[in-house]
Amino acid sequence: MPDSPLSAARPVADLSSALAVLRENGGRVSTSRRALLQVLFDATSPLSVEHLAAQAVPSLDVPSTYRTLERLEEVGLVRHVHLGHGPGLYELTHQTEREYAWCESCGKAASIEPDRLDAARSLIEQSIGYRPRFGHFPLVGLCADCLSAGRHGHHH
Amino acid sequence: MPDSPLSAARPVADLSSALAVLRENGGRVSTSRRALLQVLFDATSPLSVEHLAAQAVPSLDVPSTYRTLERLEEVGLVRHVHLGHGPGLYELTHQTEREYAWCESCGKAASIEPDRLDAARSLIEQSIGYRPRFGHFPLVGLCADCLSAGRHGHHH
DNA sequence: ATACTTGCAAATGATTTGCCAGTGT
DNA sequence: ACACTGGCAAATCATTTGCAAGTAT
Repeated sequence: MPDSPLSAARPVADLSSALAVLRENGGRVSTSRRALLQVLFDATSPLSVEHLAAQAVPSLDVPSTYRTLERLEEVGLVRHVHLGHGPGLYELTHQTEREYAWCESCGKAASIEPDRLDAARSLIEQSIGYRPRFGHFPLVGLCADCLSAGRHGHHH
Repeated sequence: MPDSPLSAARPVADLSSALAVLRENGGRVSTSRRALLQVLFDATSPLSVEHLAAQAVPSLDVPSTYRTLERLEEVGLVRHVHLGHGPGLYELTHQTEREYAWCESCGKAASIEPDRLDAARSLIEQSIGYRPRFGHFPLVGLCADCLSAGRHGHHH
């Protein structure tokens, strides 16, 4: 899997700014790239390569989609997360680096509101020496529903 | 990948108690199982299937090792963690469920001291509604070394 | 015209499955 | 004996790589 942006995140507001960023970085604007970005702009949650390839252009195949997304990550337009065991999920970069929490019992994902984690983050850094970052791998645990239902199983 | 114990953790002190647990649960004691458990007892950190197969019995192959470890997980003797992108890593279960922190920049893993996380765990549960559990997937972030060196890259 | 992109086939790495021969109880 | 285990081949899933043909600039 292509892993992590090779440059800083470059959040943009719409398709044409995205294409501009792409061009500025020496990338070419093709039908597949335009379509892929459009699907990402329409999406409300991160999507798998399989899904993206299918939605963007019928003829677009999975290997090419990986390569294109890798390119879009390089220029900072796109990033991806690993929620549980499934395939990586891609999304546009956001102004504030988005972080996720994922329930290992039911598989439900939630995006964490930026500042909600600040206090805990410092506390953790002080106590164990690691500064948590849940952007590429999520914070894993049990969601409120599973907690109250006493579900502790593993999501498959 | 076989995922998560199908029954509660069953920590044991030595090889013969492990074999007893195995027998109690209808499992048979074979050379490979004894050897695999022995390697796990000697290990100081979680090991990959590839490594385990090689160490235990020269003739033991990888698929059989997956099946055996799956069986050992079912009876609660073994568990596995996913640190970053590599293969799953197996270890014996411990009295107190072990949790890990993993640095996404250098790949360094640390096991978290049981109570060190308590305060932060409650804080997180209150603020985002998820109770963190870093036993199967680790807490991911930047370790002290990478923080002070300003390394923010991704481990591959 | 040239370099970047894409489609398709094939390779890779991790893990799983089928099947039959071998062995613990 | 019988059911559980192990070895080996082959399948599956996610992702990567090679290469020749197609296209944006």
